[in-house]
Amino acid sequence: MAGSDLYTGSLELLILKALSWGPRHGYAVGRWIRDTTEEVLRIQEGALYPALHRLQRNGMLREEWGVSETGREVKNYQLTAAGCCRLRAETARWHQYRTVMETALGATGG
Amino acid sequence: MAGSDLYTGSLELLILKALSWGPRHGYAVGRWIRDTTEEVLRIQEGALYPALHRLQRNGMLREEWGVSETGREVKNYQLTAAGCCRLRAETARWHQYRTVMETALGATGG
DNA sequence: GGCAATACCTTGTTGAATGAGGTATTACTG
DNA sequence: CAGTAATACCTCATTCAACAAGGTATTGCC
Repeated sequence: MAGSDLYTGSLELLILKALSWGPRHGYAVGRWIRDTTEEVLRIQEGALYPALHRLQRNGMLREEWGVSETGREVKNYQLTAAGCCRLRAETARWHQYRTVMETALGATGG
Repeated sequence: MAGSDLYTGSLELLILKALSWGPRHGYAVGRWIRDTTEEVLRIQEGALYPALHRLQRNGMLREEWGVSETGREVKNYQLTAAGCCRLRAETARWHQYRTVMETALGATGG
């Protein structure tokens, strides 16, 4: 592991969350994650783009070409209804996971 | 995913933590995780034993045969100095990860 | 002109976890 | 006493997310 590695399975949640305020293009999703985590999580492009394609293939995202603020052609991703649903489910899963991990790490024997 | 799936990479931390109060045998490690997480995390034996062997191979654990309370021969695992160190590091990593995830999930746009 | 940042992509490889199989012993229950 | 569950260990094949490292092209800056 290389220090800032992901816990495998948590990237999907981050991507869905990044898109929860409206469409964003892939690169911006990566930037959002990097920025909101203050550089702690830097998503490799080799993880980011395949994940986006996967989510789209599974009907969680819809893609449409658009133009960025800088005038460049970009592929914008948008949550579908199923994507919203998945975001809620994954968020709940994270919270539950976090809770039991805290319990385990806070345990004093047993 | 099957509901109680692990975020890949977090099992190691759970195992190290399970052994932080003294030697335990493999099966007991799995039981401890299942119990302290109230059945939320049920570690597959196909994940548990290879993980123990891996940790041992990397010098995090020392193994020695012993006898359980029930009189059965068991393989007890014990943290090495390096294992204690790793436990601290992995715990810190988890806390940092948790913090940035909470920040991201609690973000209100951006 | 050159370099960084933006914006997209693919391919090969790794390796943790899943799923399913196996052995053997101990303890309970009808 | 047969059958089953729990204990306690193991391995193997498979999967698939992430890593690492490569690529293209455009925009903006010094």
